[in-house]
Order: sequence, then C-alpha cells, then structure tokens
Amino acid sequence: MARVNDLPPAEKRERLEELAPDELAEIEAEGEKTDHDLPDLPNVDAYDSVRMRAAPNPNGPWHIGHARMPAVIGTYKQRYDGSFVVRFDDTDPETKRPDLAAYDAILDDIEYLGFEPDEVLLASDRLETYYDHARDLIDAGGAYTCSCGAEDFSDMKNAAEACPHRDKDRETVREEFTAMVDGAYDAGEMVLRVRTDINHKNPALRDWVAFRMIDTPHPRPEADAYRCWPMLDFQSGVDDHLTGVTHIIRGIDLQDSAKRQRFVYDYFGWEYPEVVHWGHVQVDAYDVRLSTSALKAKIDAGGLDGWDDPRAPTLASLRRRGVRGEAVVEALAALGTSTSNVDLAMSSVYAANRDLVDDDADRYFLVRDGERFEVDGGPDAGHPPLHPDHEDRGERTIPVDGGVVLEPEDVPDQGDRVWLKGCACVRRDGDRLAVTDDDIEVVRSGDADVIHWAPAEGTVPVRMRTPDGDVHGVAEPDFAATAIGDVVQFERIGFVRVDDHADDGSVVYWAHP
RNA sequence: GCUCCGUUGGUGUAGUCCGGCCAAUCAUCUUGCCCUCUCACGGCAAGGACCAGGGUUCGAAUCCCUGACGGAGCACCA
Repeated sequence: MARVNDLPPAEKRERLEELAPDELAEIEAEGEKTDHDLPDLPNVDAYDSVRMRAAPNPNGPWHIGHARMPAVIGTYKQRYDGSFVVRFDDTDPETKRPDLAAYDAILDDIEYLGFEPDEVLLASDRLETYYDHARDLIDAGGAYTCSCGAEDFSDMKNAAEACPHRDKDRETVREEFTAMVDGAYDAGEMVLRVRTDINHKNPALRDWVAFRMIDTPHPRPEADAYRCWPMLDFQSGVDDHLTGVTHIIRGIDLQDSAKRQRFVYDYFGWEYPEVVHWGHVQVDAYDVRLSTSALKAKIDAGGLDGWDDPRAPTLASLRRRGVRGEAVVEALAALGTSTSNVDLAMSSVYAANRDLVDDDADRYFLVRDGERFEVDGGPDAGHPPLHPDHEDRGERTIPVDGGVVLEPEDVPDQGDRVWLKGCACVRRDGDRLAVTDDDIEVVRSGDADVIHWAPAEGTVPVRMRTPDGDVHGVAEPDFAATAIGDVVQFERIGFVRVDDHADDGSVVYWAHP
C-alpha cells in the first residue's frame, strides 16, 4: 500500500489502468462532471422529472437578487430537462399589496434572463382551491377557527398553552370558516389555525395561522370580492403539491416553512418535496439597498429616475446598460445554493458580459473634458479599425486637420510625443501638436504612449450615464452611425450601450470596463 | 428568551456525507510580464483561505465537544 502511494500520479494511473480499467473510468468520469457551478439537486432519481417553481411577490420590478431564482431553477431545468412554474403569491392585498404592473414586469425580467416558464399561475385566481383544502383539513381535524387576539395567542403559544378554541367541535369550525369565506368577519376577528403540536419545542411551529380576514380588496378585479385570504405557508404548501413541484428552492427566511407545511401534508397524506435553502444575496458596487420597497421609495422621492436608472441595482437597469441576461445568470448561478449569505461581486457579472459582448462591440473614441490642440502637418484624418480583431469590419475616419481634443491626463508635456491612435505621432509645442516622422517603432520602444482622441469639430456630444452619475464628453463623428441598442466600446473607458441619438447629442449607458 | 442554521483567500465556489491522493479546486480580483497602435481579448506568472481551542486517530478542512462570530424563525408579511 505504502509503495503504491509513493508512486507518481501518472504511474499510479497506468498501474490502475492495467489492474482495474472499469474503476479507473469511473473515477475519471466523476472528476469531469465538476464543470457546472451548481450542486446537484437532492434525490433527483426518485422523480420522473424535476419540477420547480418561482413564487414571486408581485410588488415591483426585480432587483438583481431576484434574478437568482430564475437563474438557478432555469439552469437546473436545462440540466435535468425539467420544468418550472412561475406562481405569483399575491395573497396579501394589504401589507404586501400587489402592484398590477409588476406581474408583467417580472415576466419580462424572466424573459430577459433567457428563460420561459412552463406555466404561470396567480394565487389570487385560486382562492376556491384553497378554501376546498381548508374544508378538507377541517374535516380531518387539522384546523380550527380562532378568535383570540394576536397578542393573546402569541403569549399562550409561547407558554405552550392551547387556546380555548382549539377543542371546538368540527361543526362549529366548519360554520365559522364558512362565515369567514362569506366575509362575515372584519380583519382581526377570526382566523383559521392549523392544529400542529402546541408543545412543539420550536414555538414557530405551534398552531400557525392558515387563513385570516383582510378588509382591503385585492387590486385585481378578478379577486376583489374575497376577504378571507390564505397565509403563505398554507397557500404555498397546497400549491406546491397540486402543481407537482418536486424541488423547492427558497431562502433561509423560510427555513421553518417546510416544517410547518409538513403538518398539513401529513393530514392530507402527501409527500413533501425536496427542499433547498439558500442565504441572502447582497450586491457590492451599489450604495442603494437591494429592496424593492426601498427602491420604490427612492424613485418616488426623485433620487432615481426610474427602475432602469443606471444607479439602480435592478434588472431593468442592467438591461438598459447592455448587460445580457445570460451574464447575470452565469454570475448568479456561480453563487451556488449555500445557506450562508453571499455577496455577488458585480465584477463577476461584468466579466461574464465582457466575454459575451467584446467580439461584437465596435470601438470608438470618447473624449471627456477635452483640451483643444491644433495639429500641424501629417494626414487629414486618422483611420483606426472598428475592431482590432476584425479588420474586415473596416475602419473609422477621424478628421485631424481642424485640430483635436485630448483628455487632460493624456496631454503630453512640452516637447514630449504621443501617438494619436490610428493616426500619427505628434510632439507637443505649446498649444499645438506637430506631426513627427516617427513610425510605429516609437510606440513599440515605449517612447510614446498611444492615446485616444477626437476632432475639435464635428463631434457628437455624449451624455454617458453610469452607476456613479452622468459623465459628459464628445465622441468621434462616426459614432453617429451606431444603432440604438448597440453595445460598443469607448476605448480606454469601457463598454456602453447606445441609448439615444438626439439632435443635441447622444445618450449612452455605461455597462462596465 | 426559545428554536433552527451557517463559518474555506478581497468575492464566490470545489472538497466536508464516506478522514489519507488537500502544504486545498476553479472563477473573479489584484500585481507583474508577454502580445498589441492604448483599451478589450488572448497567453504566462505571482498574490491570497480551511473561525478559535480542545478531543478522537498513525493521519482531520473533513468526525466529536466547547467557544466566538454571523444569519434566520418565533407575524392575522411574503
């Protein structure tokens, strides 16, 4: 044994190949399947096919953190040839009041990420289903109506004491639940509780509320007549079973949900799906909080121009900046599904996007805070290529004979030389630049830096919107030929998406370096 | 307070279930070099981590205990 261990790896492999070729193949196959970021889902073999769900609360467009769910279940869907349903859990018309525009905004966001739900459901369409199951649960002795005040019940529960309503007879419970459904009570007067275990060591699991009364009508006209609404744990638990969900992925804030819902599943004789919990995501590079309501407040207060403001950590913003959904998915899937909280580095999204757009992004010059110089001698214009790796795309034409503007940092000292990229080498002489007879060797030898530049006249004014605020500059004339929506690179500045060409100038959204 | 859960480089992640092949993987990041008419791309190299302390063991990132730190739930929110 010791002798074998001392052998170099290659030799060990050889020996093993002679002795046990099958086992070797197995070992090496295992080593190869580590090329995806996400861990395998648990117990996949026990199911005919993998079915997952995203259960968003439609309270606004999505921020970057929200994209994690479609990114992960979409990736699993592809891996396992499975499916997923998008189910809007819009069962609180008051404190989590749905925003009617958010339903479509969220579906748009999912499409942007590159996924298509196999089914879309709205919980607010399914109240009758929940009522039916509540009645079944009551009949099974699994629920009781309770008119305790919330605080009173909480005290009893924490002391592991049953409330006086717990042993009501079923007939009364049935009648009172019917009255709840009929809207006979006001908010706070009556709830339906699941009978779990009042002595359970975890107080969070004791006799939780399944249905409560809400006076505020639902914003959807289809659901505005209902007053008796299910709580998440009941609604979600029932729907997961009814829609055939095999794998639930959710946040650690719902760690206790499975344990709560299991009581209902047990009453119904259902099998609980596999569950994966993940931690919270934070995103670096933004000083705005990753919260829909905080973003909404900031927009309403005028601190952001809208959901797609480049300073907002939203998917709408990334899309406008020219970041592809695929890059967002790649970066989020790489976070895995661990239960600890994670930080998403925007640089990883940017790296993934750069990989996707670099080849297509034509190059242009943008000069910020340009300092003007007259140019003496040399050619009429410079002709840098549209893309350094694709000469066939042609070259740009940048006039030089009417003078040029340079960024202050690039202005050479008196008598020093710089190479105007795509044009010629110039030497500074006061506020003039004299073209020298140097060839490119002066750049190779390190005697002159290559810089970008723009003509003094005929440029396109550009407002570049970035997460850190707007930047102004002028782009070379050919930039006007780009199409809205194109992603181009302003050399030495970064990739941007062309957003608008107006008479008084263009607007671009900065994507990343 | 009660109940759960977690802790691998700056960030994320693999390895932890089934202890040795882990002086720890990959990506991102930072730095340097190469390539190049800058940038970007590409290539090469370097940097940087097993929360702490005990225990078990021939051997611990991996198992056990204690502690520290962090997170979550205990809602008529999702």
